[in-house]
Amino acid sequence: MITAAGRSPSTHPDLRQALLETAERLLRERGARALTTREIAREAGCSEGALYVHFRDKQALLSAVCELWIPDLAVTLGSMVERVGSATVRENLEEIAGAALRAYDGLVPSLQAIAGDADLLRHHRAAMQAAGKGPQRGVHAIAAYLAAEQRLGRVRAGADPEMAANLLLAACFTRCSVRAHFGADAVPVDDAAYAAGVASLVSRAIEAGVTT
Amino acid sequence: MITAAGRSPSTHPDLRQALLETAERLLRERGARALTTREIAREAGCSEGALYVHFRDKQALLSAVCELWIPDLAVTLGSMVERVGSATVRENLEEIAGAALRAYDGLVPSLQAIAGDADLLRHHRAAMQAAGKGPQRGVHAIAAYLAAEQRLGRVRAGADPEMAANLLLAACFTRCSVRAHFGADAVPVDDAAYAAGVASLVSRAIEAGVTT
Amino acid sequence: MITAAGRSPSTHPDLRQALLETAERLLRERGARALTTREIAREAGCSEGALYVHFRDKQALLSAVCELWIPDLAVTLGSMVERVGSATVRENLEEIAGAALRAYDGLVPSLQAIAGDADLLRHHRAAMQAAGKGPQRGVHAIAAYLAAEQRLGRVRAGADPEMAANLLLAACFTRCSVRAHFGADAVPVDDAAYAAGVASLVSRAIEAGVTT
Amino acid sequence: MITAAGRSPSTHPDLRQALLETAERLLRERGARALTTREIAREAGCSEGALYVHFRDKQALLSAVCELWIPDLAVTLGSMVERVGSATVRENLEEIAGAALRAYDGLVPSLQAIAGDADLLRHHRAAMQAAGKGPQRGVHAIAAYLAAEQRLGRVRAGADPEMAANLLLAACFTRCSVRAHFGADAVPVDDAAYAAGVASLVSRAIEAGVTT
DNA sequence: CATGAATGAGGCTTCATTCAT
DNA sequence: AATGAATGAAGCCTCATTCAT
Repeated sequence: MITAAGRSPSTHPDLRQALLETAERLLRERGARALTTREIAREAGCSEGALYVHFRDKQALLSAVCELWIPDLAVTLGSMVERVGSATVRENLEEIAGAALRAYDGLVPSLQAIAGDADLLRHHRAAMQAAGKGPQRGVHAIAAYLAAEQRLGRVRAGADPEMAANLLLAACFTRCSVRAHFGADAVPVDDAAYAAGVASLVSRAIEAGVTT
Repeated sequence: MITAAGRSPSTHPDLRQALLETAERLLRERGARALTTREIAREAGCSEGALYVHFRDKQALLSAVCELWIPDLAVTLGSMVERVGSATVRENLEEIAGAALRAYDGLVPSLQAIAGDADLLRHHRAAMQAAGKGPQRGVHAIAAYLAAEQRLGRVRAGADPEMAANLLLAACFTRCSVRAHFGADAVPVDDAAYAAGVASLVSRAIEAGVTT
Repeated sequence: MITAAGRSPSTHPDLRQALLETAERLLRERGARALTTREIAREAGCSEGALYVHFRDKQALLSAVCELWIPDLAVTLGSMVERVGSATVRENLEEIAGAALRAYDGLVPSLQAIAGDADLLRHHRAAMQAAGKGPQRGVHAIAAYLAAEQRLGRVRAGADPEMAANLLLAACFTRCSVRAHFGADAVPVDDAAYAAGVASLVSRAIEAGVTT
Repeated sequence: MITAAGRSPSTHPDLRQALLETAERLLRERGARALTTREIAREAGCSEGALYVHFRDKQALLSAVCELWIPDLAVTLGSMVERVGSATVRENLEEIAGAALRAYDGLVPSLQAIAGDADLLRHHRAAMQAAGKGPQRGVHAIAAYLAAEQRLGRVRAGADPEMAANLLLAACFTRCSVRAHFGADAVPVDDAAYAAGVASLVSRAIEAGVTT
């Protein structure tokens, strides 16, 4: 029955997409260990065999899933440029921290799941590198904002925008990692208070005109 | 006392320790997915059954692996009490950051591997909770040190020791996580410079008598 | 449609049935201890994995095996209702005893095998209870027949149909148990004579109009 | 260090006996499947290795255990001879049924456990045969009693003492088997009432001078 | 004699993958 | 294209047994 082209690339676009999204969801909800072809098919409402019509093997499916996740916290953070000079630096950092907490809460489970599987991890690294993305993007975006504030004199001349940005995101990433690992009870206070606390500390370290 | 037999009878004086170290290494090198009892035994040079003489099951071994790294950081942080009032706060924080980076480099791969497996994660959480351990231990230890400095007047009265400690460790944890996930090239500068930068920023935020 | 291949492609049109029968045979021939999934699969001519396509686990297969024999006896006993008033009570009881001997010869080895394994036993109990089945079913069916004869006056008014039914089946069950345990030589006379003897004794105890 | 005799046959008679009794108890309490050398040693308070000092292997231990169980219901029943002519036949049968129920409650679990293991079963059969014992002993003892009553004219001349004895014991054996298999709730009424009912039915079938 | 760590075969079960339909 | 029964390799774990101490 094979006519001309070996693989028909668009057999049933819906099912392919459904498999991708189902796999992504299961990976996030149940971890890599529980991500079996049987479960993916069951949740996607098709047979196990159908999976192999759309993907050469499980690895190919997971590779495709990894590319769904090339995250773009950077885009969100890019809009920070518009805030340069408005409000206060502390307030702006607080808002950034809030956004980062929300983004990482979604991202961290997937990253953890990927990290447990050497093959997935290898592919994810490659995909990120190929896309020119990566964890430093967010840091650079915030650092760019702080550098702009520095040029306006709202941030101390000697401050290190890169390090400040790094700390801000690290605080958020770690909170979400700990929460994902140990449960919501393992992290103190609520997200809003945490964002405020982080912003407060970082801004005190870098803002101009602060005396002790 | 057979001399040159095929198997050296005392390759591993303590098989339990050998299994722990082998598992830790494989976890780091190949990820949780590839960490099978068969492979652990093979690499440790014993039978699979021997694993179950020393550990109730695979999860117990993995839990023990995770605890391999806890003491290191705890010891370092515990000794901070003795440093209260000596050197400078910044220098002490820098040393803590260095120690944290070393400890997390060992710990993070295991944690990531555990996080990717829902069953392992559940078990690890329970084990940590039962042992009264957890991620907040390190934070509290550093915060206690900073609070002592605060009483000496070397840390600003209004500073939040808990949050400062949290940021310091978060910066180190995140760096090690990113490095484990994306490779050594994904993190800028070297560890020493990073520790110095983090300590510098945090200490500037909390030290007394700093003017901008 | 490869003709003379090594494996005939349609050895067992219904693998589920083949697994059931194979398990039943092995249980009878070799006992529960020797009944491994590997052996069942080997003897049924399929892979071990195939077993799990048709049964959730080994216990589910064993439970199903036990139910293989239930219908036979139930059908026979159910038809007794039609015999009320025909032939003689003794003849009818003799026929029932014969059917019971045949059914128990099949059932007893499975029951014995199950009884030796605490886990299997627990599972089998639950399955029986859930299905509303159990050992009293047969007794009740025969007792119902005898009660009907009692209403016709062919069974003494003061007789206890339940106890009579119980003795009839007990005699058959015990014979089959002893035979399974100690070998065919351990039970005297042949099945037909035994059925006649049991029916004779029981009917004499309950039939109306008998003088000594 | 081996001095003269290869095996010292009476190294530590206590331990050997303890192992036997422990194995017997575990077999009765938990079934053959759960009877592991580890558990026997644990419960007997010695090491697994010690087991192999007293028995060549597990099979040898279990063979010895089987011989503990050569039951002697027959002895109890033998005393029935003294009752010939006293009380009533029904009363005597009722007492026999009570004794049989008590004896079988202890014996049946072991028999079931043995039946599940083909090797054990083979040995048990051989041991019983060698000892000249077996399931028919009890039947013969009761039949002998009934034959004596028959000669006294208290049992109908045409009655079959063997079959009557067989039914009496079968009723008791089956009740205990069903109870062991399905739980105490699966058997109706209490033991005393059951013994009375069985005795009543059997005696009515065989006693002389009974009219309907 | 007694110990218990170690063994290796084997038990049950799951999984990614294939193939006849 | 889609199905789902079937596969066989592999995973975790248990067990009877041995052997150095």
